[in-house]
Amino acid sequence: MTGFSASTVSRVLNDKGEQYRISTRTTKKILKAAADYNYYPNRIARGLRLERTETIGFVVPDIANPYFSSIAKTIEVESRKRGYSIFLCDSLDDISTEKELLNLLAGRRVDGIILAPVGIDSGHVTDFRRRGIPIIIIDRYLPDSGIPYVTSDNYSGARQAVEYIISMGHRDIACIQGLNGISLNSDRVRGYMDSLVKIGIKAEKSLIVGDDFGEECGYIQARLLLGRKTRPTAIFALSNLISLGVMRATAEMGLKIPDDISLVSFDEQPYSALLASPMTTVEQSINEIARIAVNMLFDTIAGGNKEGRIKNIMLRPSLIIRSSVKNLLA
Amino acid sequence: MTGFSASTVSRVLNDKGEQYRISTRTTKKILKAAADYNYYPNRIARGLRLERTETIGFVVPDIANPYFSSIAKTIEVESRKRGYSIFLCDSLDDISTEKELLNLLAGRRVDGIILAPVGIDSGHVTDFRRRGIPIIIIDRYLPDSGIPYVTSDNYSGARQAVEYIISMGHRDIACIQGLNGISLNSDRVRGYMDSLVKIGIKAEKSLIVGDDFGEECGYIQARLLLGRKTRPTAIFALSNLISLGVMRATAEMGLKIPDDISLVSFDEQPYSALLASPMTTVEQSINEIARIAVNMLFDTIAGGNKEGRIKNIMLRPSLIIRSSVKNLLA
DNA sequence: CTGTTAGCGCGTTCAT
DNA sequence: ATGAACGCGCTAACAG
Repeated sequence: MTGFSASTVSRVLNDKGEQYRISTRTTKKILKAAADYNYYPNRIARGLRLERTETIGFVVPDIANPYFSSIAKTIEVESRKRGYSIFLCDSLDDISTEKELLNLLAGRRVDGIILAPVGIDSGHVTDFRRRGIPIIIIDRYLPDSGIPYVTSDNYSGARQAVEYIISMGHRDIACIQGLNGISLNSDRVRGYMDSLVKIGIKAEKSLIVGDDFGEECGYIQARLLLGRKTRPTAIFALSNLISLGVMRATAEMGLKIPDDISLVSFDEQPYSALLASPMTTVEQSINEIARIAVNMLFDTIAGGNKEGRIKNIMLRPSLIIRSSVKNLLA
Repeated sequence: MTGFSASTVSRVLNDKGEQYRISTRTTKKILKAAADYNYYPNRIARGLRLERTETIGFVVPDIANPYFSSIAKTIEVESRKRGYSIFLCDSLDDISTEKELLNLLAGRRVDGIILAPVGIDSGHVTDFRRRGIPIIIIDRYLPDSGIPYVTSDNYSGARQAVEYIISMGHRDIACIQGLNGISLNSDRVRGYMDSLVKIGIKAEKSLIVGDDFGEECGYIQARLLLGRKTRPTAIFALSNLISLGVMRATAEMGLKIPDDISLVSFDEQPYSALLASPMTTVEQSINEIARIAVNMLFDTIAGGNKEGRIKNIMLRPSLIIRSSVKNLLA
């Protein structure tokens, strides 16, 4: 439209006018025409030519979980600042779907992937990594996979929670856990047990129950625990959904928190402070985790993070103390 | 690798072997090689050639809001069934960001867009539509824009809620609203007022307060309402966040729901049933909204929905009755 | 300071 | 039943 060649237009629109010493008059003409005709370059053609699409894949087990959607927001905003768009992929907590999604993203030639992996088995992820697409793992980590990760220090979070419960005079503390075997869960359980050992109590096996991070698990296990002859005085719930289940169970059984049973939960939520008994929670710095993961990914994409310079990061969570734990010493 | 030309491989991999009468032996060889070498076609090159990328854009004001992340999940899953991936875009509730995102998506040559628009002004959306990229609007609608939408029937939802409150004997019912001027809000307020008119009460202006869907708005307005000499007996909150704010205010003031004040809220949440006083809510069929929107979009992409065949859809929400409204007639 | 050429990987048309 | 040639829109290399 301007009479100039595509090359010249391309150079101007990519801010290389100066480098190629395009005349100011030409530059202005081209920029004006681009604005007038509302021209936006075809990113598909660009991606093909550059072998760089300026897109990243974000794979999560469940985007409807507020925990992951908060992370999604940070990742999207941070990525866009750099001109990147993100493909949202929900693995439905299913490992074969996750595998399929990784292949799909490879076919779409994403420049990198942020993955919150589903399970324990990481074979397909390490396999996948050989294709050369940078991956950063968040939330959980895959031991010995050599893939860089950013997570919370779940061990520390658990210790803070349980040591606080102990400091309030509790000794019979139950732990309702999630999916056994994954790093996130075992780190939390280890923190729970070590806190007890520290004051000379051996963690009783019968007090560690549950096998799923969902609400139903919390409900069922709470009913069982509270139905025992000698019931624990406190419950440590390893996820936001588990504690919802616990609260439903206690309400149904006519028990009050913290009068009849104390409760501390992993994962701060918008409603945590607003419950009948404002809940003491372990808050993870999810925005920080997301931000760091994105930065690590872009470093790797830029080539600044070659093989061998793997950096793993664990962020310390903090305990938000409210009034869901009864003080037995008072 | 197989010795066959790219053309033949392409035909086999796109299931056109039969059409081109490729021999069974060749087909098998190619499929085997593709599997062995873990070959996935370059979707970028494909998109360039076909002028169809099999991607759609999903633009929301805030992906961290569980309401939108639930919708995102359905859209992602439904799209993937058809081989499509979605670009997640967060407009940060900012209209100029929304505008910029639409241009970005156009540059990425998405085949269609699902948009939960930020505000009242829809000029940029109608402008954008002239580029020929199909758009479906959800959550809110843009009156007179001629763009097809799928939303809840907010008027009906409000009537159900308020008529229920009335049926429990309440007459002094306050309404804490969100962003004034958008269809979603005004429809709900209209439903509230009409319900009162129906029983011969003129809606009092002083009982309709608030200007934002956030938690802070609910908190402030609740404190003001409950601090009045003659306080209302019930509050109708027009969003999940507003009702969180109301609950925080009542807790701080030492008031009990429903004994001291009754409450009904828009938007069912996972915790709604688990609050100290399980909350009566208006539940929108968000999964259904998302599913219908996706289907409409794919119809349009497939060309089955030419100009003029615009179809707007409103889904009736349902009232989930729990125990946050006191029965004054008992 | 600007234009011409070539090629990214694919699917399609034409040719055989 | 299969291959060769072409072009989608872009940018980097080369040419002047």
